[in-house]
Amino acid sequence: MTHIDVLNELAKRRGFFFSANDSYGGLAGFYAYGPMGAALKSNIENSWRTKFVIGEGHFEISTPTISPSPVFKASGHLDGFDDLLISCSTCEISYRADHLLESQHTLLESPDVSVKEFKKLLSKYSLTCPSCKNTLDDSTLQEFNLMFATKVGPGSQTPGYLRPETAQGIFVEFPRLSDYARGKLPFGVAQIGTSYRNEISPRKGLTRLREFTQAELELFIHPTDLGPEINPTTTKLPLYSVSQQESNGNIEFVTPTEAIDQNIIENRWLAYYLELSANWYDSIGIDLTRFRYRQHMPNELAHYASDCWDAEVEIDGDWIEITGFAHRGNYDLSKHNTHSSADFTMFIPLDEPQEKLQTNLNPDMGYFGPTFGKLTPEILSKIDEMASEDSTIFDSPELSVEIDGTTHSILSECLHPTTEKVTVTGEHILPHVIEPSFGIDRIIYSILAHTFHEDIVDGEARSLLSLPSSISPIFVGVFPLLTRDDLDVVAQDIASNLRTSGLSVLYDESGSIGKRYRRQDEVGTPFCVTVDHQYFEDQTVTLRERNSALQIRVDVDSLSALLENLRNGSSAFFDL
RNA sequence: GCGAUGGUAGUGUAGUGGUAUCACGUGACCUUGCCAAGGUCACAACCCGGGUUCGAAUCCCGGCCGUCGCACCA
Repeated sequence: MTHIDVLNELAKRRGFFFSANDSYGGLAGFYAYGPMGAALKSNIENSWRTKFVIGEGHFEISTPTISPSPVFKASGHLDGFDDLLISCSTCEISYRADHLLESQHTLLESPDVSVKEFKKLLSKYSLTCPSCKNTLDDSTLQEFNLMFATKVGPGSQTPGYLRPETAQGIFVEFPRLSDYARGKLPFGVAQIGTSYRNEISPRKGLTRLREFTQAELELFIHPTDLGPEINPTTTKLPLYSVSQQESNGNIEFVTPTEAIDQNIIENRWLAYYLELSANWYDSIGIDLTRFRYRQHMPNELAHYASDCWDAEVEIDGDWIEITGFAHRGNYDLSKHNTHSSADFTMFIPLDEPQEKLQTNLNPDMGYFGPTFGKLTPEILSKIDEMASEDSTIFDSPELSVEIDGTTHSILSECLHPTTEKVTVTGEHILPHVIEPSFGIDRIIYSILAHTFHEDIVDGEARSLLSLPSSISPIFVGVFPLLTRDDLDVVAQDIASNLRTSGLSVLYDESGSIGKRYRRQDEVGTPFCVTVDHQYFEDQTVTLRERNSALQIRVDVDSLSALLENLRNGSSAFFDL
């Protein structure tokens, strides 16, 4: 068995995670977290919240997992849903059908059609397999389903979709959120929740799920905001940039300020979050020596992103993506601004109000309406644009305006331009978005893989999870050394007291004392308290630290305060 | 989705056309004076459906799930 097999076995046996619905044969891509996993997940989410929401002064919201189809039409996800895969019947390699049609027949628009309609197209335009050069006439077509669809309401035809990312919930509610931020940039909005993707092939346990948990932060910034000044630190980020990937394949270790100065990372906000996140990963047990930030190659950038870095961890020789840091520009807000009736812009006041000359065209609508029909508004706004660049255009008797490749002639006498002085106090802008998007399930898996160890204590093998005490499912185990002489009564009493202090406590009196330590080592419990006979002489108990298996004696009265300090990090065991 | 391969107590395994091996585990009791000790007893499994057969967990077919490779991953 490999290391990772041992870990998966442990996860099943001790209640971290396991395939869901197993009683009914299971369903690929859906996992359940057991008692240990659910506690760990909750602790990790809280740690993220403390760092990225509270620590950064951002807002957290919670939006529905189901939204109506226009939302995803706007976001571009619905078009992804319509993609067709075409498989060559000879060599069995699959391609995106629309991409193939575009490249082999230089069609500009990707045909957004069903399987049936595409088959008709196929009889008109023949395609050849790029790999084996055979014709694709009798190849199989299949829809590439990505989003889970549902119908909303009884007998309703209103289609809805389960969100493929939590981000859209933030973008859709942006008009209210910007009001809530009182119109000031930058501001950040976060959401922790489940997202759904109907993956073709879920694999490798928690690393590709069909229902998964994301912790996403959308930082809304002014388009000209290049990011904060970054305090020089000694933190070296392991960067794997596009140029490194193309050349020697080595990771560079540079500080955030060096990365900016050397133009490895263009946007300072991205560098800022890469550093903040590296510190967080370290605090929750990711091994930073098996970690890198990899920049997306130009051809793998998402449709919305101008730059993207993935945090990746090494597990059994594979690099697993655990977070994406994307510069989404104004893609999402501009799409929703266009598709919805709401206003997704923000009004940003200028430092100083400016006097500006504004031209009013005062068009003769008796001429424009009958002559240009529906094109009128577009033509007028184009003239407006031209006039703002060149105020002399009305001097000639005719104006030429080009709309969609057609040139229209306009009689100048039908316009009666006037100019007036207006005071401009600000402008409407679409903010840009910096998005760190964390995959919580993959992070959980990575932490378990990176903290799992097998070592020897007193000549006996043991397995342990060296989880940071801030996220351990159980914080302290409490045991009686023996189940007699009232040791168990005292131990139960201590356990109950510690619980009232809000600590996660496990009481165990089964088996030998050594076995109980091993049980807790295996689920990452950082401390164990054992009550022995010396308690009756001086009211002290032993406190054992997990990784070292070392013990000290502690006064029962100070136990709960001491453990709380160990948990929140204000004390360290080895200083005691 | 395609190809290969597998599915036996909670976990890991042995094995077979006639209901199943072993270990760990879990529980109870005894024991136990600090790192998976010992004893007794108990708990607990052939992925699902169909076919062949007197009889299927075993053979055949289909499905589901796992692993690996290919493809896909907005």
